[in-house]
Amino acid sequence: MNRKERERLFKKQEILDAAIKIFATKGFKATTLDEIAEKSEFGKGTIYNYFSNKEEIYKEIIIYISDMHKNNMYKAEQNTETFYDFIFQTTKSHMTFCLKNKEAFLLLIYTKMHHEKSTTSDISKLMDKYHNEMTQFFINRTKEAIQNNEIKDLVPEKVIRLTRGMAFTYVYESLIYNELKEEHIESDAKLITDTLFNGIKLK
Amino acid sequence: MNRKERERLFKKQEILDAAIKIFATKGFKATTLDEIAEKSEFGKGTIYNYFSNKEEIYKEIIIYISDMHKNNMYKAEQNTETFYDFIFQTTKSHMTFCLKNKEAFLLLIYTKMHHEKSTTSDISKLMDKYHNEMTQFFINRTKEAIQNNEIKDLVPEKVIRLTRGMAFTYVYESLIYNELKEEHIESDAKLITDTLFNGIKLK
Amino acid sequence: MNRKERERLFKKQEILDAAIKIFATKGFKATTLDEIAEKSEFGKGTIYNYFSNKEEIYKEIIIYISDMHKNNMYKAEQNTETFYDFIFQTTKSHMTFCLKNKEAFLLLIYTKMHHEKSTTSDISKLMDKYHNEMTQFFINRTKEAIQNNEIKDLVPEKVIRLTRGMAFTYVYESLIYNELKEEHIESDAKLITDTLFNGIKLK
Amino acid sequence: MNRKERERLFKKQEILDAAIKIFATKGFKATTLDEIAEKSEFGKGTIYNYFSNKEEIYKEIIIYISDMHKNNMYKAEQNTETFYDFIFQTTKSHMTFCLKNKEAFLLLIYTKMHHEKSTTSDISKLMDKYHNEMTQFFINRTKEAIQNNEIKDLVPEKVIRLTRGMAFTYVYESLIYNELKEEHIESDAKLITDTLFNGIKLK
DNA sequence: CATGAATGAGAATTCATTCAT
DNA sequence: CATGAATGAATTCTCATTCAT
Repeated sequence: MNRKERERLFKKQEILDAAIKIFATKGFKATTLDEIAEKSEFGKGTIYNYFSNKEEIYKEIIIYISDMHKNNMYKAEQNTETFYDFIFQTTKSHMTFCLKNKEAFLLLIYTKMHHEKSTTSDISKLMDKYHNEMTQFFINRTKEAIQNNEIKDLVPEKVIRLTRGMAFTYVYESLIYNELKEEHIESDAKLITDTLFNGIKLK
Repeated sequence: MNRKERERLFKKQEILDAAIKIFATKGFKATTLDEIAEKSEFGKGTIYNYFSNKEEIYKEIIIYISDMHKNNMYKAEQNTETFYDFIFQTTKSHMTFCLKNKEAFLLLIYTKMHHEKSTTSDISKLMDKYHNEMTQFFINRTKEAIQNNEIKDLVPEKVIRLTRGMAFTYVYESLIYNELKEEHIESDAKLITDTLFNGIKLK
Repeated sequence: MNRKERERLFKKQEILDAAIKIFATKGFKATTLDEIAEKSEFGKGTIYNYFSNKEEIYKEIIIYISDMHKNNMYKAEQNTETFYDFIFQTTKSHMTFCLKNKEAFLLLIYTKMHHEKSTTSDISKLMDKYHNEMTQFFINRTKEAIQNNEIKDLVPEKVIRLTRGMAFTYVYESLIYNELKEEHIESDAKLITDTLFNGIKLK
Repeated sequence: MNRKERERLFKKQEILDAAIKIFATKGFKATTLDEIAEKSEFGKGTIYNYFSNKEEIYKEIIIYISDMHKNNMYKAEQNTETFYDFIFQTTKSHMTFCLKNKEAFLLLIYTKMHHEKSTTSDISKLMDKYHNEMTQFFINRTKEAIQNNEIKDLVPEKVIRLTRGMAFTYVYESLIYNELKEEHIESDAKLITDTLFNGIKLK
């Protein structure tokens, strides 16, 4: 990749970064290209030299974010031996990702909720693909855990949902109320993992 | 309330019912008054005899839904003695509410995510009020439960978040993938409650 | 057709009339909706209550004009016994049509020239249909004339082209230089017909 | 003219050649500089080193084409003694020109139709000048022919129009339907000339 | 000279809101 | 009250032109 190409990619990323923030705050429809242009400090026309339309920007963002998040999860899984550790590490990694990419995370949730609606089916497919990959990723480890007698013999899909729920909502509400701090991640991830494993009942 | 007033209220509710469905599917900005008019089977102009503008419709929906959900929760709490039962009943009630009011539930989540943004601060305040009341409602019972040694001595706010997370995400994903069936509510609510209390670890 | 429908049709025609003039003067691409709106004395948005887009306006105009012209030709043919009379009457009728619908005629020529290009294929098909019908209409009578020994045994398609050429260009240049006057139509049509039949050679 | 100047002229002509084709197909407004740049295989900016703007390109094309066509006509006239021969030779020459410069011819007609409109008056003047010269050129010979009793005593301008009409439309439709072949030019030109002189009536 | 990225004025289209009937 | 035609502000997208490299 030569200088020109690198510069182009860099500028494209600047537009994406600006767009992510606004899309996450207002949603697809309510975000205007004027805003994206202003925030990215480019002319309105310039944006069309990098993306063919508004939809295209959104799509690239979704690809970019979901890939990043996915890779984060895969990296977190490496070297985790027990299921407990797997949940702990991925939860921690997820929380760190969200702290560093607050808007990306909100956008991902928002899109998941509205993908079939405000935008074309292209994005719908991308989200489904990402969702299925993530689900499969968790299911595989859950099945192993059940076989290894690490956890009760529950329906894996349901375990995933419970886990995902705790982590996602925890992060979501923390972010919304600005309570997710780097120094708490370790302990909060532990709380989630422990609760999932041991429940909240006093023995 | 005389016949005239009753009729007026009835028509207003018909518009609200139509609007809820569309707002939930597409979000505030992407929903047009033409769609609401068509779905509610009124003329576009007629809607302005009942609501001063689009925003107003949205606001009234939020009030209507959050009140309905809140009342549902309060009713579910009555006559629950143990904390386990409290969680079980409210979860079950929440699930039933969601099953009966799919769009309302999705709209509530959507608004919570975007209230500060796509719409004015009026809605923001409504959502905050609803959120705080629900939080307080759960916190009170959680504190009691801790005092009664029903559950571990955890930060109540965090317990709420974990509980809410399990239930919300469980319901949300079930709804999205059309898996929430009335006959499963009892067992699914039990799974959530049990997991929250006892964890997933095989003893 | 009730009053509402009649009014709607009337207004639609007003927009079409305004649009014809501008399209004929500037062509499709160079004509703006602002201009159409101003000339038709409607708001820009109003036009979209009658036509789904600019293209649609153009299409309806083409249908309207070509139908009108076609009907004019068919009516002119009626009761013409000799081929000479047929040419004379249709030429006269064509000239009268052009004098009364200057813009319509120019638009028709313009579209014939550019139909495959600046606009979609819908219009292309409409123009082809119109062209083929007109060609067939003339060819039939030409063949008869040849069989009846009214004219030399020439290729009918070529005769059509020569006839069309004389009339079209005659009218076209007259219009452009504002020389087509109602009182000249009779004599000019006779000149064209006579020339076509007898040539310009002094015997 | 030195090498530098010759090269510059050569490149300019390459741009003009590319532009003619596109302008003829789409018209002035619908043709973009991007297309011209691509077809001429120059950068978009480079074009501005040769022409000050889009309009300028169009103007130079019109000058170039009309000059070429004019010269063609003048050359065809030379050594024609009778009026019949004059018409025959110029018609043949015109047809050959059109066959070799299909786009140029279409562009000329298109511009004649729209010169007052989509572009500035500069082009309008150029077209008028060209039109007047051509008209004068034909009128002179027509007047002579009348004086020499070669043809009937008709208004020269009208004779021109009839002649031009036959040839133009004949060529135009042949081009549009791809029927103008080099081997037919001789006989088709003869048909036109004969018809003009003798008419189509079977004696 | 050659280039193409950057730009913003301008055009098409959408839609909440008004208002006459 | 009920209606929907009329409206223009707001938005997306295009493209001629400029300019730094």
